[in-house]
Amino acid sequence: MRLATWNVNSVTARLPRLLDWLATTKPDVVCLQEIKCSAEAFPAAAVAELGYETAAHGDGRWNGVALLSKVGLDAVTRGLVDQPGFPDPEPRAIGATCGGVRIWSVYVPNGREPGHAHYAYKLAWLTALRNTVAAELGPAPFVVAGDFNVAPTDDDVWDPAAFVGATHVTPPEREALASLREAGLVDVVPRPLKYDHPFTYWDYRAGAFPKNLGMRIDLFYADAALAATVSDAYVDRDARKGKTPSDHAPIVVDVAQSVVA
DNA sequence: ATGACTTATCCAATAAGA
Repeated sequence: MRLATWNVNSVTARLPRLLDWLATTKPDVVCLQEIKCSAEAFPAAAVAELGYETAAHGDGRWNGVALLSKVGLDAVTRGLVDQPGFPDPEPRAIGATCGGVRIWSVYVPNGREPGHAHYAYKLAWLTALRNTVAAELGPAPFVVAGDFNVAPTDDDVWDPAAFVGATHVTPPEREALASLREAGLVDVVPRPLKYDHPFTYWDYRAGAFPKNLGMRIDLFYADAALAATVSDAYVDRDARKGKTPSDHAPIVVDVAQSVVA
C-alpha cells in the first residue's frame, strides 16, 4: 500500500495540483490537512473520478482535514477523544479504517507563541491525540499522519537560532511527540529528494523554498509492526515547486501491508 | 531556475499561518 499525507493549504485553491499529483503518485490512502472548506464543499466528485472515496471534516475558512481512499473507507471518526476547543472544538482530526489500516489525518494547532492561550490549546490538543492513540492502538495496523506543527529535533529546522523563543521547537511540544512514541508509534522519517534534511514546509516569503529554509513539521507516525514494513518514504518536494503551490510538500510512504477488506 | 506570501471572507481589509 502507498500512504501519503499533505497539508494542501486550501483544497479548493489546490484542486488542479491535487488531481495531477494523485494521478501521478497514485497513493492508496491520502491524509489531507487545511482543506479550508466545509465537508459539503469538498470536491469529492473530482477525486472520485480518480477512484477515491472521501471523508471530510471541515467548517469553512480555516482548518479542516480529510481522508481519501482507493481501498475502502470505513468506521469514520471525526474528532479526538475529549478534544479541547479554542474555545469550541475545531475540525482538526479525522480517522478511518482503509484497507485494514486504521489511519488518522491530523492538523495540530499552531500555538502562535509560547505563553499564548493558543499554545496551551496546542499542548492540550496533543494530549487528547495521545489519549485517542492509546485507546485505539493494537488491533489493526495504525497510522497518525499530518501537520504536527512541531519540529522533532533542532536538526528539523533550517537554523535553530532562528527559533529561539518560538513555538514548534519547545521542550513541551517535543515531549508531546515523545509521548506519542511512548504510546507505541514510530516516527517514519522520509528521505529528502534533494539536500540533506527531509523538510516538509517552507514559508512562502523571502524565497524560503529555493534557499531551502525549511522545517520538518509534517510527520508520519506508524505502529512499530507497520513501520517495520516500510519499503520507502520520501518528501515529494517537487510538489512544492512552480506556480501556486501549497507551502507544505507531501510525504509518501510505501508499506508492505496488503489491502484487507 | 525550485525564485522573493497566500488563503477565505461580510469583495476589501483582515486574521491566520509557522
